[in-house]
Amino acid sequence: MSGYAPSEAARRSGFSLDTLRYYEKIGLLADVERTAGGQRVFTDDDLGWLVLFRCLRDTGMPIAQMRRYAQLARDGEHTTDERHELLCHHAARVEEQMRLLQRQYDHLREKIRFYERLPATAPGPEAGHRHLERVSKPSTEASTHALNE
Amino acid sequence: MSGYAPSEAARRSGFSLDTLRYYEKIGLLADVERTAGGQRVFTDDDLGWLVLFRCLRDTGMPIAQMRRYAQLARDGEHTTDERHELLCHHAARVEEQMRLLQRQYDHLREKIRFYERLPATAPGPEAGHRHLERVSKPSTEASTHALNE
DNA sequence: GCTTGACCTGGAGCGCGCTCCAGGTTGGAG
DNA sequence: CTCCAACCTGGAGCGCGCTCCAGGTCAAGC
Repeated sequence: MSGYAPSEAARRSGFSLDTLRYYEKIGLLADVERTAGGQRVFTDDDLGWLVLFRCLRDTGMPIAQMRRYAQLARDGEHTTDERHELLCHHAARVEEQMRLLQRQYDHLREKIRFYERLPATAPGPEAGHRHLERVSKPSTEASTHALNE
Repeated sequence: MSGYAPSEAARRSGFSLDTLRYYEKIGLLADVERTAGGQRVFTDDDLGWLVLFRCLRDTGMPIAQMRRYAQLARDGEHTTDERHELLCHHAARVEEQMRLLQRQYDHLREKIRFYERLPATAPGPEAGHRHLERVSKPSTEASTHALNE
């Protein structure tokens, strides 16, 4: 049921072998079990941690903070409040991140629509979109979204 | 109307002075105007580009690709198809990114809810959540989300 | 017992995107 | 004319998160 070779743990978690070793080295994964000969054996619990790290990493948490969380969890049950707070703060940052990403995605879509309104490739001599993308002397990028202030 | 000092351009775009110089050096911003004495003068067009770069950067486009886009735009109107395609591919990657972020955010929320179902700090001797976060010998992280395969 | 591929360690290196620095120049205010 | 903050250049350095390497060990199959 539990006890995975490094390659198996890598395959299941999606992290590379080097990354697994690195995570152990810097104290994210602590005390991974070993065979008599010194080779790592990952448990289901380790894999659970890796799933969490993937989640936190994908949402942009810096490693230092993951370390802090992992350390708190190792310190015992009296740190649950702090762990909860840490995750909540992170969640708030993720929400902000999602809002920003959505906003910039909308800008990107607008820009794409600009290209889609162009009169197809090689429009002939009339070229009727000067006001949107001026190509006169040195002007190249005219989707001059109003800037702050 | 146009003609901004470096500090003003930095303030308006949100990029640092160093970043503005860097972007020019690597060919993102090409041929920024200069005073007789050699100091930069940014135009509204430059600021328009910077807004676009902010959008692309915030959505995770690597600088090499931004360079490519900028170069295409400088190459003239016959590159609009390629530019359009480049942005569309990028938009698709952004959509994937948003889906992933949302998924991992949901996981994070679930984890937070786990903490919120705990019987508050210092629950006394009964401690009734062993099955959710085993704290026996070496087990620390039990939200063992099923892994792939 | 031998082979072979997976694994071990410590430490160096890398790719990205800036960021900082030293040492010198510019240009507007007083 | 003087001052000083803002600007210039080329190049080095940095923080992050891995990634790679050399040189050696382990263990399962034949």
